[in-house]
Amino acid sequence: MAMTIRDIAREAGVSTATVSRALRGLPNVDPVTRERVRQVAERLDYVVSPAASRLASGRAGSIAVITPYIARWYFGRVLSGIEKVLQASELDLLLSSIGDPSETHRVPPHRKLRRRVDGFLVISLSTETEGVSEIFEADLPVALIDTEREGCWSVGIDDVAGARMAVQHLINLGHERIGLISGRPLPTPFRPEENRWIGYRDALLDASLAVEPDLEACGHFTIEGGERAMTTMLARPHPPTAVFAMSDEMAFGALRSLRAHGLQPGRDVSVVGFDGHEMSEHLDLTTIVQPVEEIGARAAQSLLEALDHPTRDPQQVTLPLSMVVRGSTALRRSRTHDDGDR
Amino acid sequence: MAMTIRDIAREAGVSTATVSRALRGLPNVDPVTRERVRQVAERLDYVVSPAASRLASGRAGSIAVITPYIARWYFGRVLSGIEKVLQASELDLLLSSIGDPSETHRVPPHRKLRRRVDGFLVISLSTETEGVSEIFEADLPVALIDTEREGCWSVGIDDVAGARMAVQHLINLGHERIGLISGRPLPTPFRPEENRWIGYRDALLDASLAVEPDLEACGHFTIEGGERAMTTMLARPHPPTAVFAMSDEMAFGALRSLRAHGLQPGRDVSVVGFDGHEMSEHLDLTTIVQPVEEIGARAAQSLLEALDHPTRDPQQVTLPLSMVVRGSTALRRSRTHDDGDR
DNA sequence: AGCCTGAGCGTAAACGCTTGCACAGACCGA
DNA sequence: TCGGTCTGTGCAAGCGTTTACGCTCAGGCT
Repeated sequence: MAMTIRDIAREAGVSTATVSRALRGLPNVDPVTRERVRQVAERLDYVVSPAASRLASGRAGSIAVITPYIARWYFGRVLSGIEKVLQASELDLLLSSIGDPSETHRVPPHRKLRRRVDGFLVISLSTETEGVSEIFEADLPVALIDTEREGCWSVGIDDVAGARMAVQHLINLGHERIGLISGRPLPTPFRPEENRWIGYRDALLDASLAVEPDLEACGHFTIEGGERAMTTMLARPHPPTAVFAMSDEMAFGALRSLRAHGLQPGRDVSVVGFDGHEMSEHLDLTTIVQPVEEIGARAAQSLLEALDHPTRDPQQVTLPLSMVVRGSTALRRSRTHDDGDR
Repeated sequence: MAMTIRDIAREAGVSTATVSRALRGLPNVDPVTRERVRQVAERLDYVVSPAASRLASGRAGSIAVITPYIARWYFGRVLSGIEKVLQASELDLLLSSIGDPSETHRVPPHRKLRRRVDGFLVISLSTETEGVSEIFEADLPVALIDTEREGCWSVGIDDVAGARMAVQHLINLGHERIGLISGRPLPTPFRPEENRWIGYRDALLDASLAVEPDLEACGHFTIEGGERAMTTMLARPHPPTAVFAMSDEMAFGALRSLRAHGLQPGRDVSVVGFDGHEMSEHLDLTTIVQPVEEIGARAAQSLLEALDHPTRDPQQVTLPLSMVVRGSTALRRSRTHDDGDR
């Protein structure tokens, strides 16, 4: 049988209350006593029973991370940042993915998680998403990544500014017909998508350039989707001379589509991505880079802070973006783009 | 205050014992009673307190996933497969990454996880890894991914055969100096690496080809590492005409290195990767594809089975591999490789 | 009729902690 | 000297379940 707090108390010659206090570093324990208890616990290889501790204290001792995807690049990295911070804390990290709405028999997270977590960390999901919105009823601290909400902590980047920066770069290079590989129509509202769209539009409007439906195509945030989107745009009457893809992965697909059409990225059509995926360097893709792991880490820290100081007012953190210019973007060549290769 | 089982019992006019049995689907409950209890619980929006349940039953209600990395492609996908299966179960998924040994103050998982999980799922980690080996002392069911161990469930692929297949493909194309981008020297023993190395060696030996240290370079399983490894090999006196990279990501780096040297993958130097990374299609990389998500899912299923039927003998599952041939591999050109471009 | 079996249910004792409260003693200033 | 404050500690009542055990009652057997 495993050790219990009573064994430690007996061995150390104190009450279980003192053991509990000593081991958790609470005040009002004689340093000498505390050390003795620590030694005994160590010697007997004692660890508290989380179940008992949680039942008695009412704290769940864990936080839930809710994410739409696990396998995709961005989410994996954010998760990694979160895990690193939580690892150093006492809290367990419960992973829960929402998955595509298409997937059946997914249990909505708020049901599975009821009464078993002290707080939530939500990645990229709109607070109105089904299964997510119910989380706020629990009245537990929530840290949001890529979104904001009254009363919640949040961390993210300025997606509007990022998209603007990308598009402005293309404008500066002389491009006038600038395409967009977006994520819409999306099954669920997705903030970064919306904001990047706004940034794209605003940059064009500021430069008095056209914002046409024909310049936009959905890439579903996947490589394949990006490829299809680019292909679609190339097939239209007046293809863009440059495109902004809302994610690097979609941009990768776009690059591939261009090559498949005998077009050279940069020279024939400029492409800008968004994320700072490692691969973008290898594919010579100009991109807006965001500090992905740090976003996760900061969000986790925020949540820890919220847990430690329940009265503290939630803060919104916006992390800086930067642009890395590579070969996929170049000055627009004066000749109009010739679509004859199709 | 939240509902307790007593509230339900009172409301349904039965004892708490009956509520407990009814809600958990235990036998010896009148179907009528059970339904009534269910209705009441539903109406009052009751969910059991996991802490209390765990304390009373002695079951932790969660399983831990131990992985070296979260952000890397392979691990993210495996994790995703695991999560999908666990999602449908009653168990919580506790995520714990080991991280690079370089990282300080990482708490070894067996300490953090003591008494709080019912089983372990270990991804790619050697059972002798520090922090992992202690897991087996707990005498809980363990499902291993990419490794095997007496008494443990496991699922993986035949890495030896996969590597052999890759190298044999190169041999069939007429290559005789076949390089290897490996992971060694590794900080911790890593089974797939070892086995792929064996497969590489065996294929060469079978064909009476050279196995030289000069034909091998470490790529650390990263893109950058793969690039450096390829560059290193190209700089040696007799560079290979083909290389097998132990992971697609390292192969991506190799492709990049080749291009940087003015060499065309396939035509000048053939490259085979390993994994079936989505990007391999886009980079026209020949690769050995493994069913990554399924590996995770199967492992999770194994663990659930072990939990349900503690007496069942552990099984070892080996999932099939396939090779997708693309443009990065081609017949060896008759002229000897000319190294003059350096 | 008497006995046995099993289904359905209740009683109450755990499970292993945390924490409010009480209390003894030390120390202090008035 | 006497209250008062503070520190260190113990007592014991929970926390909300699960489950061993026992009871009742119906039905079937001899």
